[in-house]
Amino acid sequence: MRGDPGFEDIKLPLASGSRRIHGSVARDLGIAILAGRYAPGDVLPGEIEFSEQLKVSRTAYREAVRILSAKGLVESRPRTGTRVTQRSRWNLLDPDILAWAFEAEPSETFIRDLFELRMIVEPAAAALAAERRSGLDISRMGHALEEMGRYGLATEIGRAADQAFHNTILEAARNGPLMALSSSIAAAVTWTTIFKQRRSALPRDPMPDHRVLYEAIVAGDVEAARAAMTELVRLALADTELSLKA
Amino acid sequence: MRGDPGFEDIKLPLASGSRRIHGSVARDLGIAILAGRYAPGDVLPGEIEFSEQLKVSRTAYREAVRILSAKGLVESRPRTGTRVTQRSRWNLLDPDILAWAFEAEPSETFIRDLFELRMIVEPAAAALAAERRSGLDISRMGHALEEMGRYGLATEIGRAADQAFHNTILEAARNGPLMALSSSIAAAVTWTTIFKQRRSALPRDPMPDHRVLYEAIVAGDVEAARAAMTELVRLALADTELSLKA
DNA sequence: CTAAGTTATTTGTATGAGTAAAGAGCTGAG
DNA sequence: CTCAGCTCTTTACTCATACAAATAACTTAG
Repeated sequence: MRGDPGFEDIKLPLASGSRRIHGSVARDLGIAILAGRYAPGDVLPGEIEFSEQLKVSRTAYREAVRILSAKGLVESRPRTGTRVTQRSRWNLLDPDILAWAFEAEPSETFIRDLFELRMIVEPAAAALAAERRSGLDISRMGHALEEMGRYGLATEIGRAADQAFHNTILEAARNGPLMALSSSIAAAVTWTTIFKQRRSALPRDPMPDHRVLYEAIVAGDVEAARAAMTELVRLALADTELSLKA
Repeated sequence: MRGDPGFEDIKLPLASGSRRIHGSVARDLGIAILAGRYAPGDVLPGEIEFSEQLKVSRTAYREAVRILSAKGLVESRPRTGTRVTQRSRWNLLDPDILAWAFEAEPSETFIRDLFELRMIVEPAAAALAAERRSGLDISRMGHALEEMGRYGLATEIGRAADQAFHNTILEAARNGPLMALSSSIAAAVTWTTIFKQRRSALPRDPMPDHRVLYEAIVAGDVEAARAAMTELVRLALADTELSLKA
């Protein structure tokens, strides 16, 4: 029953098109809620009516509701039906919810809030990484940085290297909950990047600030790492602000 | 269809005993996974076999799996079955997962990681609160502090006041994602408190550090608020460390 | 007017049948 | 021997239907 050791690098969990029915219903409803088409306190149509309306079975619809409920978006009880919960109960850091939020054209406030949180969390993560990184971490980061420089952020492989770079920093911080948090945020910020590249290709060269951060972590200089990450996030925010106004 | 305005203070969503079947199955399996009884990579028995074994219908079992899947604990696909995902994909900040983790006798490392995260996030939240708090926030905090002093943390009502105090600080920070995060952590910390009170009633009077924090936020002194919260978390950690060793 | 009991509506649970996906193994060509 | 392609078989996924449980709203006795 124990799992074989090397299963973690199999292919990606699900490609874009292949989603099961319950999954796509959950996604659609989730986006609708995040977009405000159903507001907190609203009660959804009854199971039978709504599932017919969506042209799916009651089973599939109910499984979709369970998913939304698990993320805190809705709450269902007999007799009263299924209603959208108040915003403060939403799991805003859930990766799916973040993805849905960006599908639903997130408010400028929300993006700003995310950067504010990022500014709190990521520099601290970088500081911990500088303290705890192993040789393997360093070589991974170095490799990622090299690829990133070679291919640039315009290519798929370059962006993957960027992701790997940041991910390795998080792993090096050796803190599970922190990693769960930062990787969610980072993913969200990636959507922002895509979002922002719709309007104009980003002109700034991202390599210098990444290199400074890398050097600080390699040197084990905690405060330099913190400062470098702070600056990196600050620059990213500046880019985003720019494109929001554009 | 729009919700009536005052619905947020209805009675609590679910009492301890009243859980639906899919909910309790999800809880049981969640705890089992968090406790390591099913390790990442393990594949669960098939739907039919497992649901029979648990003495529930396939419907209820499947809804339970949807819940776990929504929280990132498992992943199911035709032919391969339902398997526990690798730990890095778990949503460790989900309130339910945190609750389950504490049910499952969390590792000392995990508790330490949580405090480390708390040390990163909460002082920043306090600083923001000092900057942004409204008059209403202040009066709420004051009231909570008063009740907390009157009833003490040994009583249910006193602990509720403590919760309210911290929660108001989070609201005052005016950042949705940050609030989602901190409230999860706070809940986890509450369980730590319960956990730790099993062994010995905590001797330290929690009022002084709370009052210092309150004064700083009232005064709008950002750095003092940050420092006060840092100290508060540090003391809490010290208490916990003590009871872990005991 | 209050409180206890009844009713009606909505979600929850169960079961069985049939569909679709995806790895395992076979087969045959190179 | 290697590998592409096909078939096969296992497993989760979807659907339809019936019945159970919970509970808000109503009704009625006091």
